Amino acid sequence: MAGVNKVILIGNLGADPEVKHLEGDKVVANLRLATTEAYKDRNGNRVENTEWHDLELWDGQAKVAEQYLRKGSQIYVEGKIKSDSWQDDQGNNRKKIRIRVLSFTMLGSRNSGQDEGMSGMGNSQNSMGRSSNNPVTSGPGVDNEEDASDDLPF
Amino acid sequence: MAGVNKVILIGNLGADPEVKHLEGDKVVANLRLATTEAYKDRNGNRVENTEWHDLELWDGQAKVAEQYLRKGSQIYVEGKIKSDSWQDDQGNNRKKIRIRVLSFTMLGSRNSGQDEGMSGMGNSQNSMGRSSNNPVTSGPGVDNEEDASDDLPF
Amino acid sequence: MAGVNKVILIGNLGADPEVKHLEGDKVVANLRLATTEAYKDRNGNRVENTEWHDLELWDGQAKVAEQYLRKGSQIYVEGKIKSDSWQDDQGNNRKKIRIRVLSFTMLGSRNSGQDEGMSGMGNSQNSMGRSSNNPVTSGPGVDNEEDASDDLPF
Amino acid sequence: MAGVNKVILIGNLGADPEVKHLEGDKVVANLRLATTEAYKDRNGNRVENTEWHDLELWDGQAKVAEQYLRKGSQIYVEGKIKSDSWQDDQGNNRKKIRIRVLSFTMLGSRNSGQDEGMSGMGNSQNSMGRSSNNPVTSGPGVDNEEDASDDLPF
DNA sequence: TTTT
DNA sequence: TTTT
Repeated sequence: MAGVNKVILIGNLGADPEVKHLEGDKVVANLRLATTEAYKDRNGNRVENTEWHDLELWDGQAKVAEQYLRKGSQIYVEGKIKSDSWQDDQGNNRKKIRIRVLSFTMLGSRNSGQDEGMSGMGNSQNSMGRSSNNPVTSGPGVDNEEDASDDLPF
Repeated sequence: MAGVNKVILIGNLGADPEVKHLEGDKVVANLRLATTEAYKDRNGNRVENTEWHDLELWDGQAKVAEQYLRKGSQIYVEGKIKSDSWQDDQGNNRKKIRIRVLSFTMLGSRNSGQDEGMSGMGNSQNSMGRSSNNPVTSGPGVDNEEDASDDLPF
Repeated sequence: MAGVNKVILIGNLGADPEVKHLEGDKVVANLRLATTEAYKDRNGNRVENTEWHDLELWDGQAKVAEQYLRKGSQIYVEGKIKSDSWQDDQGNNRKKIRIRVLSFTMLGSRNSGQDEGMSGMGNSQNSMGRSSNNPVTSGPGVDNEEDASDDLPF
Repeated sequence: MAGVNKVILIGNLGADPEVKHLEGDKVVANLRLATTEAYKDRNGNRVENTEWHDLELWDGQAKVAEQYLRKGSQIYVEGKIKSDSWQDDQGNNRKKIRIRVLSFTMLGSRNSGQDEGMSGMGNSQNSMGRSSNNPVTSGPGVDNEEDASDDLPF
C-alpha cells in the first residue's frame, strides 16, 4: 500500500485519436504514442529505439484530445499503468497494459498544412498551428477515479 | 506556456510539522524535509550529501500532516517549485523557494516509542506505528490551485 | 524523437527476486511489484486497487536485488516501459510489457532487532532485518543501455 | 537516507545560455527557464503563472546547451534541487537554489525553413532553425556526480 | 534538523 | 503507426 504508480511520457501520436462516445456522456479516447530514444551503440553508430504505448483518456481529456490532437502531435503525458485482463477465444488468460492518462500537454506541434491563418509572430510556444495558442492540458491534479474536468480546460 | 513544474522527493522530516490555522478555515503546514544521497568519491569512500527542502502544504493535506507526520517520518512527496519574493529590511530583493506539496504518502515509518499498542502482525506496510494501517496520501490528483480534498483522505 | 519514457513506482515485492545468471557474467533479475492505491468510492467506502508490475533488472542492479530484496520489500523504482513481442504456440502475436529498472532504492527501515519473529508470510515491508540498514540504490543516473554499475553500490 | 530528489521541468529559456569555460576542461552553463501554468480562477478567467528556474549544467551537457539552446528554446529537463549557501556582504546567511540538470531534451521541432525571419525577441520556442532538427538530449541516465557524457550525444 |  |  501507500503505492505510487506514475508514468511520464513525451512522444508523438502514431495516428489520430480514436474516440468513442458512450452512454451517459462518457467519452473515451485511445491514443497510440511513440517514444523514441536514440543512443550510440558500441561502434559509435546512432541507434533509434521506439516504444509504442496505448493511452486511454476519459471524458474531458478525451474531448480535448479529440479536438486538438492529431497523428504526429507531440505531447507530454502523465498517467499510470493499468492492466486489463480477460480470456481470449482460445481460453488463454490475456493481459493488456494501458497508460491511463491523468494529464497531458501539447508540445511544439508539427507544422501541418492546415495552419495557413497563423501570423507566426508573437510569443506563441508553437511557431504555428491552430493549437498553438491553446495549450491543452488538464493541469496537474486531474483525478483518475472520477474525473472532475469534464470541461475543456480553456 | 504548456509548462511542467514537478518535484518528486523521498526523505525524512527534520522536525515536527509547523502548522498554522488561519482565518477562514485555511490551514498551512510547513515541513523541513531532508533528502540524502550517498555515493562513492574517487577514492572509493562513501560520501553522504543531504539537501534540505522547505515544504508547504495547505488545508486537507496540512491537517493530515499535522496529525500523522513527526520528526523523522519518511515520506514520498509530489509537488512543484514555488518562489516567494520580497524585500528584506535592508531593502534587498530576496527570494525563497518552497516546494508546494500536491500529494504525499507516508513510507515505512520510524519505530518510535509510542506505538506500544500495535500487534505487529498482518500485512501492514509499516511494521508498526499508529500510522501503519492508515497510509496517508492525498492520492494523485489533488489540485494545487484550489484544494478539493479538505477532508482527511481516510 | 526527443522522447521520454519514464516510470516511477513505489510498492512491495510479491515474491523473492528471480535471478538468472547468464553466460558472460550477465545477470538478470525479475521482480513482481505491487502498487496499491486507495480511494473512496462514491459511497464513501474505502477501496483498494492493486496493480502488479513485472520488473527487469540487469547486472549490478540484479545482484543487489538478489542480495537485499525479498518478498514484501518496499522499494522506489525508476525505469522505463519496455515491450517484448513474440508469437505464441498458436501463432498469435503476443506482447508483454516489462519495466526496465534504471535505479531503485529500498524504503522503510529502522526495523532494527524486533523482526526476528517474522513469519515471512504476508507482505511486511522488510522481510529481513539485515536489509534495513542497507538502503540499496543505484543512485540516479544508472544508464540503461550499458549498465556501468556492475559493482554493488556500497 | 535512501533519498530521492528529482525535478522535472518543461519550459522555455528566458535568455541564451551563459557558459563559462573553467580550468581543467570544466564547463558550466547557466540557464533561466520559465515554466508557465495556466488555470482558471474562481471567476472563470484564465490566469497564467510563470515560475523562473535557475538551471546549472556541467561539461558535456553544458557544451550541448551552448551549441544548441537559445533564448526561447523549449526543453524538457530532469535534475535535482541543489542549494548553495554563503554570507552576503552584510553578513547575512544567504541561500540560493539551483536545479542541477542531469539530462535534458529539446522539444518542438519541424520548424524547418520558415524561421529565417525571426527577430529573436519574444519567446518563440525555436529561435534558431538549426536546432530544430537536432533534438539535444543526454538521454536518461547521465550521472550527476561525474558526468561521463563529455561527448556530444549525437 | 532527518535518515542509514 | 509517430518523430528527427
